Amino acid sequence: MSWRKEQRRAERGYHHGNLKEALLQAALGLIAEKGAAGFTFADAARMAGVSPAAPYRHFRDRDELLSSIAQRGFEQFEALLTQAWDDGRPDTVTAFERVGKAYLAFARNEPAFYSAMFESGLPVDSNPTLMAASERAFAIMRAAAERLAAMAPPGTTRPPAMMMALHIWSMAHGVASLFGRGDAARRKLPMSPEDLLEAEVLIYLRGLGFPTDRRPEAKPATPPPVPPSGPASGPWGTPK
Amino acid sequence: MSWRKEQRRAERGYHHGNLKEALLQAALGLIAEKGAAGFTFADAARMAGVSPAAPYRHFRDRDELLSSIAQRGFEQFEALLTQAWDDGRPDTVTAFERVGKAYLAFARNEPAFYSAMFESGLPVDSNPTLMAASERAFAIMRAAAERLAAMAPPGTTRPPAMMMALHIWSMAHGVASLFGRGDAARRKLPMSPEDLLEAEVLIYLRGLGFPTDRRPEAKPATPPPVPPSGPASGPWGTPK
DNA sequence: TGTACATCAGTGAACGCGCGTTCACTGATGTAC
DNA sequence: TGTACATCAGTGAACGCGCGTTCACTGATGTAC
Repeated sequence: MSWRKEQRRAERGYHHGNLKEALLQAALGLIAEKGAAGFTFADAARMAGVSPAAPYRHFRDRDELLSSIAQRGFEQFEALLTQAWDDGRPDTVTAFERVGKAYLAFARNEPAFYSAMFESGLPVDSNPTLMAASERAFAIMRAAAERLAAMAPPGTTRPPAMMMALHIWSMAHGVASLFGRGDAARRKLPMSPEDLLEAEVLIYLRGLGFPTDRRPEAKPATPPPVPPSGPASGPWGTPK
Repeated sequence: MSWRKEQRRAERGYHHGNLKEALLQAALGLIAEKGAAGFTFADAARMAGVSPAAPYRHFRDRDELLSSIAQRGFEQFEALLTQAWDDGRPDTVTAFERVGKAYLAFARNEPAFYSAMFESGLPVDSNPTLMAASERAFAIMRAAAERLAAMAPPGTTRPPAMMMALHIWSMAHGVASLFGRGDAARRKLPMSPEDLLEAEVLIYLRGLGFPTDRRPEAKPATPPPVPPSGPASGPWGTPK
């Protein structure tokens, strides 16, 4: 135990050199493992191989560390969504769906960030920096919705983009937190969360009047949300 | 401090008489206030005006108390959904929507139950009793979806009921946990969560081919999900 | 109706533990001359 | 290039705290006779 610590220190010297980053990484690991509520300042210090007082050189308290993680999470989230949206290429519907998938992928691959951002209970709207980062991420979804709304087929009413964005957000968040988490809390599902969300979004878009039997020019990858005909089989089971 | 406790004991005598129930109530209050992670066994005892050792007469440990709460939560949830569904009266779509609203109402009015059930991180599927209660609640949604699927309009494919149920569940859960919580963690929204979810569900159902401009026989209460025409106004803002 | 006794819900003192936080300190690093 | 010194990241010991859990106990309640 003790020799481990001394050895570690011997390897790295008196100064850690990169402690702030190491603490963030340690906290991420702990949150992923035990949830945002179960992570402690002392634990993060221990994991970084440093005395319990050391973190105070870099963070005022536990909450500031948690906020930093959420902040960074929103930034990565924004980058991921931006990339997925890809300014609506090759077509708006395809890109829109890719955003939904990116949301899920983030929740699955980065459960620690996701927890800190959405489930840690830290008051996002009382921290301006955090709030701004959160809104930048949401702005991507909102922009995507805006573009989609603008192409509403003639004869249909143009749906409010803000509403669409909130709808998609809630779908993705619902699927992610019920079924798509990287940790043990997720519930069993007869299919992948990705497929579930994709079908949900497609049906929703069809409900708004968008044609979703689309993209003759694109790859034939994704299966249709509702089986074309005949008795349904596969993960859904057979409807009575 | 101490005289308070003695007074309380003088009032009720040596035996509490209803401690198990009192502990459950105390825990509910604490969870609602500080989240499922922030509630402690000792705190619950204190709130019930009893020594810290007393709860061990009724619950093996903190987790068993938490499970009891989740259990009871699922039961109340099931009752609420059953009542909302009302066996599909007066018509399936209306009843289906009422189920969505009931879900939201539960999340808002019973944040403590909701936390214990969905956000406390307790492994639902490793506790058979809890699992069964959870599935009974979901069965209501599934039954509703089943009925709805059965009335798929001619010419459209009958959607898998299981999928519909999961979709509705994820919509309701997404809206509830992002915007509809009774506590401080909820985000600001330009409209009520109820309206947001109602529009979402209606658009989704329309996407499945169900007529949602419905019920000439019923009360004219709920506004249409998408404004009929003209520049959108109200809480959504004006689309560009 | 009264008495003896078993039962068991709740007491309170005690324990070990890990946490958050502080403090005077130490020693590595970089910079001015 | 070398030396003196300021800076500041990390130490380790210490603190008070509240938690979970145990234990022998106490006293209220109900039941057998």
